[in-house]
Amino acid sequence: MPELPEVEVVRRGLERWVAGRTVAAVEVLHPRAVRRHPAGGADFAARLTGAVIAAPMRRGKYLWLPLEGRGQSVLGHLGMSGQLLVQPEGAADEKHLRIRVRFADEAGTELRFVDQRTFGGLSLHDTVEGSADGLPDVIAHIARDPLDPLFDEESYHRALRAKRSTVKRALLDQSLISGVGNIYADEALWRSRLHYERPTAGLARARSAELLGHVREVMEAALSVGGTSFDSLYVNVNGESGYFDRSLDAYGREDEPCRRCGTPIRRRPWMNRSSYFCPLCQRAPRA
DNA sequence: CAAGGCTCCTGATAGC
DNA sequence: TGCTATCAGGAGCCTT
Repeated sequence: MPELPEVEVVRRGLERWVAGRTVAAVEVLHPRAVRRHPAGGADFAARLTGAVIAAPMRRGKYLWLPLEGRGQSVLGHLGMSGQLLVQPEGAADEKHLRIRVRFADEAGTELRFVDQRTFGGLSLHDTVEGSADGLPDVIAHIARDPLDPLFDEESYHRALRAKRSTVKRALLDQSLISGVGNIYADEALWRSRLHYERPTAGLARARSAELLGHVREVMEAALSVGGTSFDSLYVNVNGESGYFDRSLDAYGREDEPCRRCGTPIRRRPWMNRSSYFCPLCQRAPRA
């Protein structure tokens, strides 16, 4: 599942292969892929045609392509299985190809949005007034992510402790901190020896800071590994956690020994998904 | 208003 | 072998 590190790898690929190019034509092949574009696929295609793509940006799991001089950006989210691929023109269509963007140059490549489960999509939005990086207005509520130099650590700690919730829910709350999904949440909690149901209100400032540090560490580690493979036309997205899955300590390791203490890792149903944790290192809070 | 639950989707896999 | 049930989960939207 693409979380912040995977999306950043995609952003870098787009920066290299798509920035500066002029859109010649757009094909929307599945309506769900543009469902966040209220005016529909035809409108999306028409408005994008002729635009020049500026430097791709990212916040959390969202990425966007500002359009030069238009006050609008193409917003993208990969959902669970979305891919943005730069493919040679004429290459066979992928089974789940949803949107194709052709360019008005001789580079011989096109941009494709491919998405099996259709949780992701592209859409076109006005940018927030005064935003230097073309932030789309519809994601103004998304918090800065922990790798953003402007991430405000102090207000994050304050907001976290003001929540009447539990720590993993807070990690996944994109209005509090963005870019963290189920995988990296479990990894950061394991590294911090924190149980996913620990109340946020009782979290000491030092523990909150430690957790944030581990979020950053695990994301940077994943990014360094994922960043090795996009040296081609493929804007590396495989919809999985890339090469980092072999480095995971908790996620997906049910019944395998904890790398710290050897206790079998457990999986618990949680919020229509799963939480993986070490029952010894990450003690449950008292009920 | 905040917190938590529901729902969208398709393919891989397990179980019978 | 072939069917059905389960699981993967981000985030908008709805209910409490």
